[in-house]
Amino acid sequence: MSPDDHHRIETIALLEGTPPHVGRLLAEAAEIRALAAGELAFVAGQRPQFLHLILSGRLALIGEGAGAETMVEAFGEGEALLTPAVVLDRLYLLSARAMIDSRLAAIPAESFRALLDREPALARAVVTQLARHWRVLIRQIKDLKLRAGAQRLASYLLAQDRDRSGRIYLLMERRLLARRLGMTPEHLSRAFAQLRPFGVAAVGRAVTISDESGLRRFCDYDAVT
Amino acid sequence: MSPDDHHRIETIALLEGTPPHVGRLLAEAAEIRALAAGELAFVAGQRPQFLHLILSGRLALIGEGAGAETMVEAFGEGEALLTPAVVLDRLYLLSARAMIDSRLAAIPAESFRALLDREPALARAVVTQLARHWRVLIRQIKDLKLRAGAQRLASYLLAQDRDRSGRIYLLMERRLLARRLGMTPEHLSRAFAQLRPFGVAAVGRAVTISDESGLRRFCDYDAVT
DNA sequence: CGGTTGTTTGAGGACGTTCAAGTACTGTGG
DNA sequence: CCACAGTACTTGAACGTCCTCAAACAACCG
Repeated sequence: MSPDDHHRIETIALLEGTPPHVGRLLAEAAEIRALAAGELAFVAGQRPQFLHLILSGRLALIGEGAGAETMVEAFGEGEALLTPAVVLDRLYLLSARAMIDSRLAAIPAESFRALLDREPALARAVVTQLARHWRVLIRQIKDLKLRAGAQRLASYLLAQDRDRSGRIYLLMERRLLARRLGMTPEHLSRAFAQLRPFGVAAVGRAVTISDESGLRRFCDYDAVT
Repeated sequence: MSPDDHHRIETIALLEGTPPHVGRLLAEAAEIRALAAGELAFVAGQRPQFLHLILSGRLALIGEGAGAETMVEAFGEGEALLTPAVVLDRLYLLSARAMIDSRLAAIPAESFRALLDREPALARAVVTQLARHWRVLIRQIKDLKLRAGAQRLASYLLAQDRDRSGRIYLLMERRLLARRLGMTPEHLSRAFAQLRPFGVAAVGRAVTISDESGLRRFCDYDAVT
């Protein structure tokens, strides 16, 4: 492993607040996996062999069932993939697929669990990370149950980061975004059309919103993070 | 507080594996709240003042938005309510309503967070609890995105506990179950009708399944917990 | 027993999917 | 640089699922 990778693992967001030797131990136990876009890091039903940390790139968590496939959430640099399955030593409920070329640090599951028991600061850091992700999932469940498709799209757009000029760059192709939002690509296309009256203009992956407060009202946006 | 309540807090499932003094400290900091059926423990948008542990009874987590209301999940004796909001000190995303008369132990949020930083075993126990709940939410998201209403009902029924004779007792009225499953009460009624060919017979809150393997196939049941 | 609340059934409509075709991208080799 | 293939996105029509509204029915509680 390169010193650069070593450093990236030690300073990963998950470990914020932990003493330096925790990162060092994890980095020593880790091996690096490079994934090309489209490759799987693991698949649902497997027993977790590693805790995967994303060093660079972006991965989608994919759920399968009833003959279809959906995307639950996407994670980028600095995030850990499916800590719960690793912590509990249970079968994965989801698969992970690289959306773009990515590099992962794979920490043997057993080592991670052992360290979790031994290092209070690590356990504390994992609590924070799980709590954050928990709230992301809750928001998604609320969206799916309470909002119609176009409202979910509006909600999603309003939550995205903007550049200086207020433009949003979509982090994934629309086919995948559709599945993240719980609809078909066809319906997503129509949902974008529904948002045009609020000044939502999409050119490729760039999206602009001119009537933001109108859009907020349209989807009953909840800004709480 | 009664010695009985004290004991119940100390032996609550969340604290499994923690040394005795953790339970004692939490019990000393806690106050008891009795809720009548229908009363709210807290509401979405509030800043968490307490971590609530359910000593007895059952509470539903309610999400509001877009002019409607839904039930995300229900929790019973021994469970903690919305640990993530308390841990992160963020506004609640959900409200909690007592489904039946219930008793809660309310631990001041600040005390809980302090203890979480100080007691490694508590942090470790919270990791386990959050990880378990995380997987419950993932299953729900997969259900909502991948399965139709009747399939979600089938899936839900197959996951419920049975008594010796294989009967299921629904833990809530159907109106609420409908919202848990992401549908209207009317649709739930029709979903039960759709499951009759698989021998799903409902009498009041008792449900029997005669063709379990057929039902499993119908909803592509995933038994992984 | 009547009032209240919860559940079922029916009819009509809105939302979302499927299937199919057409249109824009994107990258490759000539 | 263009032609081309392959892929993604859009649009349209038909269908299915699910919701709304309304009414009948059942269960529960004073």
